[in-house]
Amino acid sequence: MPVTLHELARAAGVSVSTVSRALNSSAHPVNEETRKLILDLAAKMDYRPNVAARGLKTDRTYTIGLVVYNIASPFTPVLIRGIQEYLKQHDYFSIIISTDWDPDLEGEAVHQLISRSIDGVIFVETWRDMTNKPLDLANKPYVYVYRLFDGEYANSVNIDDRAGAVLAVEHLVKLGHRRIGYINGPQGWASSRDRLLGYKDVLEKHEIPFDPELVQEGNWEVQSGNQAACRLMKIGNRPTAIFAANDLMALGAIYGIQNTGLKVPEDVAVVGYDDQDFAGFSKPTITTVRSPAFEMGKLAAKLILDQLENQIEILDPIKVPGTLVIRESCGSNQATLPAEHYISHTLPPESLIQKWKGKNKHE
Amino acid sequence: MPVTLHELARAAGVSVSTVSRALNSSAHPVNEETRKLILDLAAKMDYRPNVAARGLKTDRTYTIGLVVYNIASPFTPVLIRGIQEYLKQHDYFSIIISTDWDPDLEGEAVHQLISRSIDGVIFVETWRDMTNKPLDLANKPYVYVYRLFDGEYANSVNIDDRAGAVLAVEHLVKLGHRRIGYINGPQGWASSRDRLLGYKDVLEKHEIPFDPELVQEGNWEVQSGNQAACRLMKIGNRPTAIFAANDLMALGAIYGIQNTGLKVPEDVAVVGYDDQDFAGFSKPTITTVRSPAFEMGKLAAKLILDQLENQIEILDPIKVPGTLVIRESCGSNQATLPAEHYISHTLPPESLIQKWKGKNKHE
DNA sequence: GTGAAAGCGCTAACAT
DNA sequence: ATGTTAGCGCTTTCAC
Repeated sequence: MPVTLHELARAAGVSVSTVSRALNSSAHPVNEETRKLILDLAAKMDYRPNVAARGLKTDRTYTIGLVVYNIASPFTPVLIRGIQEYLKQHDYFSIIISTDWDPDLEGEAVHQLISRSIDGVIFVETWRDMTNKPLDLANKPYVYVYRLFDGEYANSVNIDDRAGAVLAVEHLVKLGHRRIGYINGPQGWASSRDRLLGYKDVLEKHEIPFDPELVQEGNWEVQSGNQAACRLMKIGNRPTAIFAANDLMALGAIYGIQNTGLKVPEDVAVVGYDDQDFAGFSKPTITTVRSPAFEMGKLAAKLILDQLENQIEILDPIKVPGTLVIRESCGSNQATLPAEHYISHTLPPESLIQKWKGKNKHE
Repeated sequence: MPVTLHELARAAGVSVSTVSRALNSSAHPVNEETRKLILDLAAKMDYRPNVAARGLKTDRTYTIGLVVYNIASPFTPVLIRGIQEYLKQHDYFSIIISTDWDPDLEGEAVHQLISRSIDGVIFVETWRDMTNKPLDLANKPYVYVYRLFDGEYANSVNIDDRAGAVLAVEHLVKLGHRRIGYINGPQGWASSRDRLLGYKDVLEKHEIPFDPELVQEGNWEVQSGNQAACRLMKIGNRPTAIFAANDLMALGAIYGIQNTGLKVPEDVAVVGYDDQDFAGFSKPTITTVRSPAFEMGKLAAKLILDQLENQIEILDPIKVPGTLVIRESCGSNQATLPAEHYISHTLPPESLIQKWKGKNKHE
């Protein structure tokens, strides 16, 4: 059984309150020598405060709960890393609950988190509109990051889809394209709506007339991109470039174009969105818009700690812009790494391996 | 603030102990009418027991901690889903802590879990040998699932790498190949060692002489597979088939082969290992060995609950076999779906969307 | 069949 | 500067 405060107190020959004060560097004065004695003893006996017990008393655990909707999403791990980075710097900790869209689990998750007295909750990649009565009732702050569906929430961090689409289409225009097809996501998604707006923004800016025939709808999957591209290639005055609202559809489009005997990027340029892993090792590698998921995670963590420590709330939803990652599929002549040089980063980075060298086995 | 037991008791006009007994269906007798009254009231007031407080008293929280080493790994989400599936069926809950190989976080994670009084821990995709003194001290059971590094642990669930490699190579032999190259992972990995053993098993079984020149080492990354394939293609009596120890290297190998002007699978057949997403939407799609990660997760959860509830320990490491997923890259004439038909499953399954229809907003 | 009271490990107000 | 004590929300022994 782990060492308790009482055992520590007995070993030090003082009362529990003194020990508590010494360890928590409380405002209450503690003799410098007793403090040192207690700290030494705590280290020697490997004392670890019981967070659950402390939380019961103080209603503070320095722990943030992360409710994750799709743990298999390409963004989720990066968002989590960003969140953890910021929390660690501020001596907070996080626990994750994965709901995988299951409504039962989702309701349960919030209650479980509250009942383990976390200080706040970050909802990661929320996929539907919802309120959070239990958290409001418990008076715990919460933040949304990378929301997939529509709605204007306070304390939320989201992708600026419109700006991202502008980056992609602007790039194609700069390369000389004026007939640009767009494969949109399904209706009802905020991303579909906003990326289409970005596409139109660029056309308007460059006085390219909007042709509805050039906009095809997919369902985010490879297959739908493939079919949409085939439709686009059949148009009399066919587009010389295609912007797809995500990388999966961009890949499908590339296959569709190649199947008609045309070449990417020589005959048709393609730009995707998301910068999923495979965009770096498909043939050709895919030019795409990368979302700054890591930074968004950090921001979300900052939003929650701001509420917790400084009572600051950001009522307007925050929108962060993405960046264009130029690869082979658009035929830009900037240097791009071919697929063969892709590195997946599925192993620990060298820096961490070095860090291990100094450590013994898990104690 | 959430409703407490005391408030419930006051509302019901009985003592807290009676309420506790009624809600926990304790062995202690409770009048049937009072029980009903209390249960109704609990539902009406939306009472939720405080897990942290209960755990403090009982040292039981019906919660399993998951220590996840690489949340971005393709297997981790599936393992987690398997674990959660089993736990949910047995009224347990799980919280995840992502360490991302960071030794500081890793040590911290176990302590944090203990100090939040979880009942046990599952280590998911452990990447290095270690002991778990804190858990042993706290007398909490733990289980390893999908261990990447060597070592024989009790209460662990792992891939049968040797059997998986046999499946892959056996398939190539059945298709008529006798010169089969093997791109292995780096030395020091259990998977590299065992998959090589499986490769040799098949050769021996079919009396194909082992040619060390046909075995090349990679580092799991695309690039290394590409280079290894180039080396293999330069051999005088070049192989007609290649087995790569993971899909990333298989893809690199395919690119390498294609770059020399040869075709996959017509000139050289390729089989990978892991069944990562892109194996389903590369060109050609990749025949590969799929690890039953979901089932492994369920098994790991069972192992931990067996220790918790039935005091059963499995001292021998459990090895589960994979299955062969036949696609285009090996030229088998079994029907295979081309890349264009790949479905990524990044959206909620239809069944869950239906489940939502009956629910109101999050309450 | 019910209630009072002790205590899980901790903190903080209240003594001294 | 240190100790005593109440209590966070809950379970459980003991008394009735």
